[in-house]
Amino acid sequence: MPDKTPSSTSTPISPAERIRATGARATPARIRVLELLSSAPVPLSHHDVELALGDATLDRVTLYRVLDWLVASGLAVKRADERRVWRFTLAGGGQHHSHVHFRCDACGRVYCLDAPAPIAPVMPEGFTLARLEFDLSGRCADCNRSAR
Amino acid sequence: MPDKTPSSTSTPISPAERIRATGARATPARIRVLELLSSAPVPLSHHDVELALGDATLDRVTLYRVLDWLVASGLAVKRADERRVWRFTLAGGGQHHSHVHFRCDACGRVYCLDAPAPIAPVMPEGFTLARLEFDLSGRCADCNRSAR
DNA sequence: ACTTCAAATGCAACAATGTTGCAATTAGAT
DNA sequence: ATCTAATTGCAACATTGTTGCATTTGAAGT
Ligand SMILES: [Mn+2]
Ligand SMILES: [Mn+2]
Ligand SMILES: [Zn+2]
Ligand SMILES: [Zn+2]
Repeated sequence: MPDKTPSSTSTPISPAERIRATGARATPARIRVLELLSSAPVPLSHHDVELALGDATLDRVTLYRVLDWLVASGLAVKRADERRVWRFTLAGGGQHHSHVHFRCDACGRVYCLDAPAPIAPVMPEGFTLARLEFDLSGRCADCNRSAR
Repeated sequence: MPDKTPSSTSTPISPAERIRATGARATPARIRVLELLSSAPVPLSHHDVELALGDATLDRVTLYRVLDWLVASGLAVKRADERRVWRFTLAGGGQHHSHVHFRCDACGRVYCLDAPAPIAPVMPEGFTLARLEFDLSGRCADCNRSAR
C-alpha cells in the first residue's frame, strides 16, 4: 500500500521541507548544513562543517547562526565533547545515546566500551530523563605501559 | 597522641613545602595559587584565580602555566565544568568523586542526585580506572512545568 | 512576473581564552 | 656571594564565539 497519507507524498521529507515546517525560511545555508548533519556518521563541530562545505563556504558568523538556529528550532542537538568542542547532531534519532565511555587522563583518547549502560536511577518528581551517559576515566593501557 | 611521624613536625605541610617536594621551585606565584586552591570551597577557574589574586596579579600567561604545572605535578586536578570552563581543585581529596548528576537541557541547571553510583564495568586489560561519573540529562521539574 | 519587506546574510569589530618564542629575572645549589 | 637552569613577563599570535549594521533575499501577496 503505497502512500495513503492525506496531502503528502511518500517521499521522505527533504531538509528544505523540514526547515519550512518550522515556519522559517529555507535558505541555501540552512539546507546545506542540515544535509551535512543528516548524512554525518558522527557529531560535527563548527569547524568540521566549515571544512565539509569546502568551496561553498559560508561566512563564519552565518554558520554559527545557522547551527544555533537549527538547535533552537529543534532540528539539531548541541553537545560539548570531551575536549569541550561543541558538536552538532540531527535531533530526534535517539539511537546514538547511552554510551559507555572511557577517557584517558594522560593521552586524552576516548575509548568506547561495550559494557551495558547502567540502569537509570529513579528520577525526582517532575523530571524527565532524556539521555544517560556513563563516563569513566583513568589511564589507558598504552599510557600505563609507556609510563614504565 | 600527637605527632609521632618520624622526621616531620606536626605542622601540616605548607604549600611551599608541597611544591618543593615535587623537586620544583617554590615561587611566589605557585605558592599563592596553591594557597588559593587549598582554601577554595569550590573549583576555581583561571578567571576566578585572577580575580582572587587582586592587586598581587600575575601575568595571565604565567597563571596559565602555574595552573597547568600544578596539574602536571599532581598537586591539582583540572576539570571542565558544565559550561566548558576549566576548573581547578586541590588533588587528593577523593571525596567529591563518583557523583550522579542530572543536567537540564532546557535551563542548564545541574542537579546532584543522591542515587548510588553505578558499579564500574570490567576494564579492558591494562586500563586503570580512576574516576567514574554517571550523567543524566533531560528536563527538570521547573522547566517541564513552565513548558505547559 | 513584479513588488514588498522581515528574515537572513556578510562583513568589520570586538571579546574571551589559550599558546608560543624569547629576553630578563630569580630560586636555590655550590 | 656567585652561578645557572627554572621561572617569569611581555609581545605576538591563534581559535572560538559575539554584536551591530548595511545589504541581500525568500516567499507571500498582487
Ligand atoms: Mn574553523
Ligand atoms: Mn580573566
Ligand atoms: Zn592513554
Ligand atoms: Zn530546567
